[in-house]
Amino acid sequence: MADMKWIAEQEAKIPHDGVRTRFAPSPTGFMHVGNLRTALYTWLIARHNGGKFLLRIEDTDQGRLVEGAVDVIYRTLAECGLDHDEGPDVGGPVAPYVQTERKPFYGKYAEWLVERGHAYHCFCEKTESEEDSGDFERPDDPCRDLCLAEAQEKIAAGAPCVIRQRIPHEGTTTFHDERFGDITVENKTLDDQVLIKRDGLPTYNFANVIDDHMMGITHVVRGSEYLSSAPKYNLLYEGFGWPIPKYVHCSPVMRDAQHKLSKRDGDGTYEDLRAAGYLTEAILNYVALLGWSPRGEIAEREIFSLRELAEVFDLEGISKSPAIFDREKLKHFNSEYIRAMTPEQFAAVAEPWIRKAARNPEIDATKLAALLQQRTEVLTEIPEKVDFFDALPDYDAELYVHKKSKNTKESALEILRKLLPVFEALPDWNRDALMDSMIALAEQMGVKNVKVMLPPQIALAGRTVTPGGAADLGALLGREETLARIRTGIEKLS
RNA sequence: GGCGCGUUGGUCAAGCGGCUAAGACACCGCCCUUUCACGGCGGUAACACGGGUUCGAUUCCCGUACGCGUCACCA
Repeated sequence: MADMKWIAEQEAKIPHDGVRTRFAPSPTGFMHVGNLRTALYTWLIARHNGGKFLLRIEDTDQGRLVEGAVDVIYRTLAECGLDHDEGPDVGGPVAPYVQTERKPFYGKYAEWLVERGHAYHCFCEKTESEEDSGDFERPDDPCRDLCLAEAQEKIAAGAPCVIRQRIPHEGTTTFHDERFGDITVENKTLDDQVLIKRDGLPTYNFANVIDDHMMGITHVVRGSEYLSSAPKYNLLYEGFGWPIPKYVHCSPVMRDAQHKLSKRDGDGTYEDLRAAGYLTEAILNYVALLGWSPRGEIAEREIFSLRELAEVFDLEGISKSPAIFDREKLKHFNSEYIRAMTPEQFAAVAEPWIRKAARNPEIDATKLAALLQQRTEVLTEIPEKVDFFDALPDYDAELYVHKKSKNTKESALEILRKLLPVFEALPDWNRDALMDSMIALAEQMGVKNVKVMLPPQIALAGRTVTPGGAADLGALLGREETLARIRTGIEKLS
């Protein structure tokens, strides 16, 4: 017999103090963007309502555990600022928060369900996935009609078995999703899913119902792939006589129109994106808007901090259709966040990247960062932008030919020759002094500033596209190196 | 194949019976400018299709097409 006393004790523990949501990943892989978004939405619903956000680890599939996967989950949530109020590491009123540690619970509830006729023991051989067999018909399960006494006899004899949910053959079941509304299906399209596996552990679908109930979860947020199993959840809740939580199904994040984004796509995980030079805040902001959008007064707004999102987030804004992950748009958010940083903040995050290519300590990384801030979309672009500081690349004299400034190799040579003594004579070596001297020369020669400023820029960098202009580069390189590079330019052009 | 869900520019999307159908990214052009960027201004580009309902459909209903999901002792 089911232990009603124990069950009553569990019921008494369930918190009823407002909104409670949970992020329930299985530690079988990494935090790809879709997972992160689900975690974010789940967290936002809790925070928006002043509720609690819990973390639960769903490790009932012993065959798919991945070493270190739990740590990735903790680290990612922490880095993103998605703090949880209850979880395996911080404990809570309905511990434990790891499903394998909850193993004894599921069996008791399953027994209870069996006694009430909503589930039954099944002694059939294990059925493998039908996959592409094309045959989706499942024959009637003979065990479904076994009486309880017969079943218990078999169990006593040591026959291995699973526990299946008994779903009525007649009638329909309707469930309500906060975004998709009411969805009704015919019960005959539902199968008697396994609740407790042969190894004694619960299936995902059963463990979810039990845990969500025991933990007092009010909003079940999950991917839309669970939409079609929701009716079976309702039947389970009804079988137990439990209140049904609010369902919030989220459509998937896609790689393209046909494929969901997965870790196989390279850059599909949070960690990949970080390594690829994206800021956490930008990733979160972008991901939030991928499948949710603000409406009304703030419909046109795109930049939101996590705190601001918690204020304005609502279920209504969640999109019902899949969204394709667009790297270009993420890049845009990243550059927005970079430009919104203070120069000090940017210098701090940019310096490691600057030093990957500009190792010479003589080069002032802070000043270089200031030049880079408006020109950087993704941090990984930085090294290639600054690699010429350490060593002047061998370049082609043709680079000096520039139509817009009307420069030819000859004019460039003339300018460099005139500029060399001017620079040599500068009493103070700084950006403004360099700038003023070049403007003065342009005026003296009666040409546009750009005509004078381009040749030294190329001479200093050995390329045409640089962060900042000649004055900026000269100031960073210092007097000796600048003069040396200009002499090199003169030689190349002579 | 059954069942379910989805479908507004290349992408993210607003719209919730009456609009010249927002905005953003990307793209193109112009301006600014010592290159490149940044910034400013402007431009190209969409309601999947067919029936209804209605004085009027992007919006409501029904089909069709296409896509996705699901039909595991995986989650």
